Amino acid sequence: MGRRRSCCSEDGIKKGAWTALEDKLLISYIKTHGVGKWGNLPKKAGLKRCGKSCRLRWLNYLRPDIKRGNITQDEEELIIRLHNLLGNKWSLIAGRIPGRTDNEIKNYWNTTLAKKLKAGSPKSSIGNGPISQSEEKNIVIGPAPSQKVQDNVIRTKALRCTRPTVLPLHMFSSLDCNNDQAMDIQTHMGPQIIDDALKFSNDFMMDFNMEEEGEGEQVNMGCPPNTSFCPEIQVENGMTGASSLFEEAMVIDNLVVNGCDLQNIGSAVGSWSCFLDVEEEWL
DNA sequence: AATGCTGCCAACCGCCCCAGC
DNA sequence: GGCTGGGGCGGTTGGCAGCAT
Repeated sequence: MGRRRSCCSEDGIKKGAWTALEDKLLISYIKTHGVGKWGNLPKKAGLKRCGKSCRLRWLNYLRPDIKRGNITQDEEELIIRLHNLLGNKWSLIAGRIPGRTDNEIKNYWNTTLAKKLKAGSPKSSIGNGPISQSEEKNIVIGPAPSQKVQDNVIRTKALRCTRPTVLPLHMFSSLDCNNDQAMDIQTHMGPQIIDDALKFSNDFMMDFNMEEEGEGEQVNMGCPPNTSFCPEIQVENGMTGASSLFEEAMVIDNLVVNGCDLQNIGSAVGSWSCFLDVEEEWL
């Protein structure tokens, strides 16, 4: 059985660079009818293109909110950090950078940043350092402004992130916790929680393996507003489900993670829950 | 001026996911 | 549960512009 024929391989379907007239037809149609139904769009719009091609042209080039021009230094740093965090999830990265498309970021990475980082530019260490204030402004907890506020802005397929992963024992060292504290967790919560943590963490690593070593990245999400703790947590990407494990962990007293006192962690659950439970899709 | 090389980027391709049936 | 089609994504390609020789 051969491969399914591409929709763009049909007879009479034009390929290659778009003409000004085609652009005009596409814009005109979308202005009138809105986006979506890409399969029928070419016929209705009078275009000899496949729907996918129309969609791509619109998303990557014709949308009015696309920012043209060079990638700024801030954007570049943000791309590098997001790439450290997400890997080649260009659409997700693009979702955090208003006005830039996944294609543009992907191209920029492949042609410019990958070489820069390979050449050992100082920027290559960005992923290891603390998040700057300007970056914190850009890495938004919750739906990106462009996704939530403006309907006409690109909506990438954001993955829901409802369950931070509690690290298993062998990973607590990466959180600057000593083993005594880890053992305290086991004492407080029983061995089952550790098993669960291991399982979740392993699943997480399977799903989100960005590093060669398979250790994933710690995600410094910063402090939720109005909370008194600031743990580095691992965020499970693309999974739905209860945050029960995380909430159970919240009962631990006097656990210090990365120098942050979690004594008041219970009071913070409410604040965390604002994004643990929210049904909005966000990174 | 002609030619070759390099980098950029728009567009294509193939695969995957998911909703609808 | 299986099938199908639409939509979305990441990887790759090919054309073009700019630069060097």
